[in-house]
Amino acid sequence: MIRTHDAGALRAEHVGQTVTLAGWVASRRDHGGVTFIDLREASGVVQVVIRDDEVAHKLRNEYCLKITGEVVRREERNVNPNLPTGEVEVVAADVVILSEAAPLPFPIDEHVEVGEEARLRHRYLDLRRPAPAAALRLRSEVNKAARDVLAARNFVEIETPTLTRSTPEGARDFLVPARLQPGSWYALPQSPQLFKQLLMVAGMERYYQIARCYRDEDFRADRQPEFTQLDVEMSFVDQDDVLALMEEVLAAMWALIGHEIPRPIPRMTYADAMSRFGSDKPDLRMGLELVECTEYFRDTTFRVFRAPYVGAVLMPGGASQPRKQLDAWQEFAKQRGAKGLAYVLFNEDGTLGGPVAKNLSEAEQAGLAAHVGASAGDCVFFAAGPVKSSRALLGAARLEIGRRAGMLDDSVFAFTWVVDAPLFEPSSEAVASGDVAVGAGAWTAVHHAFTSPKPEFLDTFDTDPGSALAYAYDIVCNGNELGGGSIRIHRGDIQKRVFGVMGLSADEAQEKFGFLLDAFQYGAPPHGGIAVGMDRICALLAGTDSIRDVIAFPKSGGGYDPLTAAPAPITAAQRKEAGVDAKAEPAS
RNA sequence: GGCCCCGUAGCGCAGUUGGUUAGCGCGCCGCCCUGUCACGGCGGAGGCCGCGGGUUCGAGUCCCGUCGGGGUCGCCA
Repeated sequence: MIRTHDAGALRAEHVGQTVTLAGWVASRRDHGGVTFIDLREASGVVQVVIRDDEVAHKLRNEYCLKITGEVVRREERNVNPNLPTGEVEVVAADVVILSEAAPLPFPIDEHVEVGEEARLRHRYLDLRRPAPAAALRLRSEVNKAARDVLAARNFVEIETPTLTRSTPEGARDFLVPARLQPGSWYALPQSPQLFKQLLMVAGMERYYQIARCYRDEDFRADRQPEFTQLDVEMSFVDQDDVLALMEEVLAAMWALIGHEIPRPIPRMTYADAMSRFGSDKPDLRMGLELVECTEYFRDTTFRVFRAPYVGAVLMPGGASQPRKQLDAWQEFAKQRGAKGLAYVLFNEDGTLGGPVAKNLSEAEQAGLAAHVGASAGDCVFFAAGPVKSSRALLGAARLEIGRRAGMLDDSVFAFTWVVDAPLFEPSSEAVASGDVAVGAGAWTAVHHAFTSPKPEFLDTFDTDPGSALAYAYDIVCNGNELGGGSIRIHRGDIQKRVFGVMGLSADEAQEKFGFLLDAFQYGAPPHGGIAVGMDRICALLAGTDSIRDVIAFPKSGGGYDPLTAAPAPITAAQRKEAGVDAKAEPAS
């Protein structure tokens, strides 16, 4: 090593030692005759004193230096209590410039805010700053925590292909041309789902992988075209085994930030989540559950509330909102595709305010506060209409109320499992919402086609698909779906019946998933697993809103990489060789 | 794909009802400074106001288009 000591590790005990350090100039304070350099490297920062002006004047920020000198104790009045190394400083005897630095595109300074685009374009400079660097180091520890837990339980870490076959999962595939078979294409995996099931057939019994996954969809703040899952699959297990294992993994991860997850993590059914929180990933840091009002307004004369579903959510203290705020809520609702958000204000004087109140009967008005749990000064929002969309609107309103009221504390972590999701949803619903139905039938899988029905629905799931529940589970924290999984179908006859419900014929199934179905003929063990998103988990642990902060080189909107400027055009020669334009038999 | 917001110096931003020479802070360059630690002082350089068109005597400012960025809804089993 060029250095003998880590700069950030120097303490009073090193006083008197001659050390050699290597690092970057984080800041330079030139007083003429004496110059102070903050030398920064991975371990931290230490102050270096240079008394030779000749040497000091040449130095600039982010020069890479080797410094040899004696560690000395600072005088009492010069101690810097804000620095771990603040009791000492290194008096430079020799300064070697290892590398000069051009003027920087932005200051590498914790105190200066820099736009994301500039930071990502020069991410290697951004990462010299303590906070971004700490996020990546944390991520490394999170990976290790997961590996430690899994290794201790005899899990096998196995890599699966990233050049694979396009299979009809949920999202659009990224495609790679196959030079040796012009006109044919690989797909990048959306997840290792099928491979991990094959590994169960292969008798590996306990598999895991920290796997890169690829989905060619539009972007969001919490989405990247490539992202990382901790992927786990186990044989001869039931749901409780998988949940218990993942709870241990999560506990080890959160322990890194000194947070103990109370276990077992509570469970909630999908139906409960939807009816109480209007979401399949409820944020349990706050109360304000949705209030079912359908029955309450069963005989109402108010046309708007004569609907398949009427629900409400309380906004404590909301009665004093200015009119402009209440209008903004209408805008909020419209942006989510609703007509509006009806509301009633419970005035301090006991009267009811808002345009809806006068449409309610005396009895309805009289009992309303008690029914929705409102006190004087509160506001209640109502949604009426189809169950699913109305609850979704109220769920969104609930979160917005919580945000405005400061009820969502980032240092609090509220975990829950959401279990017992429906196995199928009507294809019409899927198609209406733009979903690509895998089969041609009236029903499509909510999770994926290999998810087992819960045992109690094994006889009835194809005669009454709407009522069948899936042997599936999602782990949710603070309104984020961290991941999910299921117990898989391992029996050919059940798999065929599931395909049947989805309108997928034996031939079609064979063509799309033939390699998996073939494998399942040879004594497939019962198995199940789970995958969790490492990007979101690390973002939560790092206390940041954006998963970009925990990715070394993230892409910006539109899948663009500001650093490499990918994607980029290819040459005509590359194009020809890759076979991008080859004519081929289209796949059915 | 819909809607909303933002593009002004290397970075972060201001720029009035459209009106002379487009500002501020940081950074950068030069000089000074022997105890600073977000050091300080003096001086200086640096602008296709994203791009294209239009309105106007006159556009950073208004209008249309376009590109880029961010957010949100759709989409993401």
